[in-house]
Amino acid sequence: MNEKQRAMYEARARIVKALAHPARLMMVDELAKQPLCVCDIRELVGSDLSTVSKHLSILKNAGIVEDEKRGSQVFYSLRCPCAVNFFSCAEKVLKTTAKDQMRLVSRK
Amino acid sequence: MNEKQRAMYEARARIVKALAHPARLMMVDELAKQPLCVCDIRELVGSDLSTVSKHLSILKNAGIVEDEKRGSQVFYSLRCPCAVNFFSCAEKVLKTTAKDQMRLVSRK
DNA sequence: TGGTGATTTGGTGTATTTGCCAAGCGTTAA
DNA sequence: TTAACGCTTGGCAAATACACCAAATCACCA
Repeated sequence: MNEKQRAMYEARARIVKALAHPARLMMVDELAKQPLCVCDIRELVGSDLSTVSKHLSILKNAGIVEDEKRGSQVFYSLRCPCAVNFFSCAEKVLKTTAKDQMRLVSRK
Repeated sequence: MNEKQRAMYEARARIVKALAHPARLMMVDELAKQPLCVCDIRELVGSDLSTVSKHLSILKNAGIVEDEKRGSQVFYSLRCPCAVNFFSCAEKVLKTTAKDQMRLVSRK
């Protein structure tokens, strides 16, 4: 386990960590469909504007989204569409867990 | 934004959060190759044994890995191989960021 | 039964994350 | 220029995550 490897896992973890919040996952999900301005995103997640802005800056610093000023508004868009892949795997894990629990229950 | 959707994003976030740590990412990476006992994993990541055990229990509670007792040892294995997909996307994000920075530098 | 190795659990101090409020800042409209 | 709008930033309290130590558990063997 050398230094280089450790740095690589830390870099990856920074990205995963940036996604590790329900509001941020929702934002990524919505931005996968189309770019949105902060006020739109704010309506979708329904939190305080400053909270939304901070979530977006976390995603931006991780390199997951990018921003673009248009007049007085700021539009955010997904920089790496593959971020949606996270969902499909998370979904699989959830399904597997659900199945296992179902099995436990029905065996009773 | 209804209750059901919110619950879904929270469930997904729990899984992503379980992966959001360099040591846990490394464990998943190694477990993707083969099941390993706690002591093996401990050597790979090089932390305190109790720390490793707690990381593993986080992954287990999230449904990402499962454990199996063999004598006095406990072997962990990956329950959803797709967890490795997280890496490829994280890698893509990192590469995109690196490219953008490279472009910035060379334009100067 | 007592001891040893393998792992988990409890407890504690510290660091990080989160959400909200208030203040700041750039852009557009009057 | 002043006001309004859209967004970001600073600051703070509460919640959560982390790593380590010590103690407990559990399987196995002498």
